[in-house]
Amino acid sequence: MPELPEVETIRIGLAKLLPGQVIADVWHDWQKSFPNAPADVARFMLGAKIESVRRRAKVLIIELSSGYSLVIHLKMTGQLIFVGEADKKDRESRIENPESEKLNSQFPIPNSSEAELRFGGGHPTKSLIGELPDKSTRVVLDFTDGSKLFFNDQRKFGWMRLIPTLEVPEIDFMKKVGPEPLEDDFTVDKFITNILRRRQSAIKAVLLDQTVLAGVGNIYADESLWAAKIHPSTPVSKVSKTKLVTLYSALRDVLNLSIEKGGSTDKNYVNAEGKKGSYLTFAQVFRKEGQPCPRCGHEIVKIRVAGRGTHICPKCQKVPK
DNA sequence: CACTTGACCTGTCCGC
DNA sequence: TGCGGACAGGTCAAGT
Repeated sequence: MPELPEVETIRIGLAKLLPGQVIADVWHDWQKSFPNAPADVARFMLGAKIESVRRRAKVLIIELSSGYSLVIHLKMTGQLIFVGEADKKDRESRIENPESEKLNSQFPIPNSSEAELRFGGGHPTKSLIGELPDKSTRVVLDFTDGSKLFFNDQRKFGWMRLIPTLEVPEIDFMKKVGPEPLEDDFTVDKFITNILRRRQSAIKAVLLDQTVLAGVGNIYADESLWAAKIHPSTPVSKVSKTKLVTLYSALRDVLNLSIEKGGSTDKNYVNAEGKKGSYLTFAQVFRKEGQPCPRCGHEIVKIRVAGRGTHICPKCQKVPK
């Protein structure tokens, strides 16, 4: 369930690793990837150099020197994992050294770049180490220096497409998606104007609408609504201006905090919680049902809003009358 | 047009 | 122990 902060964390990791890499081979076994263009894969990917890694909303854009870009949506369970030459040697030496392998099996510690790239990706309940490719691997890019980029996606909701770079802004998703909530020009006035386009909807449904603003998913909708003390079912028209201003700040704070954590706690995450997932360690309400509200101590409950599992403190977030 | 619900997937967890 | 079914959630298509 990568949302904006997770995708941004992955982008930061990939932006350090990929530019300059030259694609030597491409493997994929999944018709949703490159659905119409096996010939284009060869023509516009093989030998192409990676120029940059960008993000728009929850979409990653890997720009190639061929004039094409790989456009990737991880949806819920997608992962992008870079394995460099150094990583492979490190693993080989571990296998040759029984003592270190024993250590490894008790407490798997991937190298930091891999851990960072895993952050926010799917498989939140699984161990984060394993041989690649595995059965969820959909695409593998081989680079000329021997390193590889794996695109894994357990549930096949995600996609990776090869699109001419100049046409990327023209695809349906890019044309419809709303403003980036962390951009400087995303003012509180713009936020409120966009939100009010859907007066009758539940406020949570509006936050999740990618055409209203980009990048917010279930986790950060719940977290920001809790922070602003707004019940997620409240129709937009019944949320006061004051609360909307608070929500604007809360949303940006929560997104920024999460990006900050994503960039700094990756090793800790894998060490301590390889089987739990990290982006929840600093959540206040998301998946905390049954636990006390960090603000008032009342029990957090899980309800259903806009067809989504929704976590609230019923004392802090009153049902609208 | 505004808004809600279901489909796409597969792995996991819960109850019987 | 196995089995069925509910559930997880981002986005789009189809529904009301």
